[in-house]
Amino acid sequence: MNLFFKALNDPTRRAILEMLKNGDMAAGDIADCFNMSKPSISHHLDLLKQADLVIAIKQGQFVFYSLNMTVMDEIFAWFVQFKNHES
Amino acid sequence: MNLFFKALNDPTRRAILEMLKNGDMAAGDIADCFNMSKPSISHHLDLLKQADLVIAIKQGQFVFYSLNMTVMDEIFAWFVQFKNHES
DNA sequence: ATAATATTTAGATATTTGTCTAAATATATA
DNA sequence: TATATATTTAGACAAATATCTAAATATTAT
Repeated sequence: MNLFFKALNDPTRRAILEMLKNGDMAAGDIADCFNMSKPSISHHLDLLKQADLVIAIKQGQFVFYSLNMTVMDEIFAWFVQFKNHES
Repeated sequence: MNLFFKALNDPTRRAILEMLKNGDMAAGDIADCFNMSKPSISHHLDLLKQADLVIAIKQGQFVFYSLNMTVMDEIFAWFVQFKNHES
């Protein structure tokens, strides 16, 4: 839960998630979409991985990142408790 | 969007939101639920207010805080775009 | 084996964040 | 008016964060 909100609390990381909606991408290709060094993007990807929001699969010299939506269900449950609240 | 995720990226602030589900509370009563100084809680409440997650209404010397769920709809939409993603 | 490419790790640094105490402001009460 | 209560503001400080460059690791190709 902590890692989830921490991971989402950065515009670059949220942008990465939105990009991955359209399909898996190699780390370098992700980095090319941002005006930021590769190590910085690598670090962001690591945080997303720690939060279980992405999965990394190494294929040869490339590392492909893809969305992992299984965590979203847990988060949805957290939000729904507020949705059901009557103010 | 930035303010929303920033506000949620702290366990104390998430706990405050959950407490407010059960009804409005004065700032001091909220602070009494935490092992933390009143100014610190005041600061957390300010961030929640900036994110439009709570509303503050002054009544005499008290300030009552209550949930503001209107923002949640926007956030839900953000999450749903991932829900609909087929991995 | 050497060189090139892809990615991560390590270390440094400036900024942001969470917390505190002390002081300020606002309201209520004696 | 003076005092007590409720809350916020101001300023300080340690810890966390985002970023960078340089170096390390791993893989592929010549």
